Amino acid sequence: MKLSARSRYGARLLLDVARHGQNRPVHLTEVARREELPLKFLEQIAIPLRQAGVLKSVRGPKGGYLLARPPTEISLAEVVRLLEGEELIDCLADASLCHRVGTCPTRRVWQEAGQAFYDKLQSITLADLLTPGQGLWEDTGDV
Amino acid sequence: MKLSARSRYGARLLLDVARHGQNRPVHLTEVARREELPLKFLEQIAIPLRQAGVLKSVRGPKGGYLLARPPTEISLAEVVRLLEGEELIDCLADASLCHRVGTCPTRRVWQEAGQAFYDKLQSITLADLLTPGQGLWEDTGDV
DNA sequence: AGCAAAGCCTACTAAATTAGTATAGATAAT
DNA sequence: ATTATCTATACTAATTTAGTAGGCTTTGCT
Ligand code: FES
Ligand code: FES
Repeated sequence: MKLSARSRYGARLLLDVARHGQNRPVHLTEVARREELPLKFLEQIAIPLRQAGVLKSVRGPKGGYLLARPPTEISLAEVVRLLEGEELIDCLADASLCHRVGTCPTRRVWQEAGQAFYDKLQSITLADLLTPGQGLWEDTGDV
Repeated sequence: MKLSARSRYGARLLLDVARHGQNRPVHLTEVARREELPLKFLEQIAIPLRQAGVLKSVRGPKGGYLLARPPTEISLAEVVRLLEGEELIDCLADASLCHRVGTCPTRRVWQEAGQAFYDKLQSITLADLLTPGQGLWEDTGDV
């Protein structure tokens, strides 16, 4: 139960592209340098994000990546869903993992906890992270 | 980002003990048989649960495990925290994983999403799982 | 007393997942 | 043409998770 590096790096990648890609494509070499992340790994992470229409790519020299949508339209939930495997709980994907699956009362608990996790991420967009200190999601109070 | 088998099995273990341990200790051999889980794995899972005061053990023949507290006092959050590693997000535990950690805006997002996950589990107790259909936690509506 | 049934504990092994690398190819600006 | 960039697949290494093994401890029973 650990958030993978893919998701963590993916969020930072998008944020970096959002910050520097206003007027020109941002190439991954830049991102790798600024964020101190391995280029080849970033390349892998960028692909599903592009395929899903979160990033948009420009090939060739002076190419790079841009956000495919405004940052207000990109939720962290979408990002994490693309980069983690879809399902957080094994037995929800593969019923054979639990005997008498129809009656297992824990099933629903896991389902709901995972939902709560994604609901939280759904409420946070890239835009919220670009303007720290005035974000909409700072109102929860807890640390 | 997968809930581990330890947590899934641990919840089923506790539930089984809650169901069958009203008047006598439940031994793990029974649980392993009823739940179709590996005995030796259950033994490992039971230990931290006992050390944390969730289970209580009786040694010797006719021994086994009992709940150390009423099921209304055992939240799933406590169980999962004991069985998963404590921290869901690596960079919250080890700041060196992210450069300029003080300014990384994603940090807080992960923190809050993890919090939402555990908050949900905190609101569900073993007792809720023992009486399916009349549980307090069914009111969220979503599937 | 002594046996057997349980839990207790540590160490080990195997499987699966994650993290990261390598290599080859496609596209387009210069 | 050359070169910078993305694209795609395949591979390897590291780490984590899942599960096993073996021996020790406690205690009820005869
Ligand atoms: S269905 Fe998931 S543990 Fe039973
Ligand atoms: S502090 Fe976690 S990704 Fe930057």
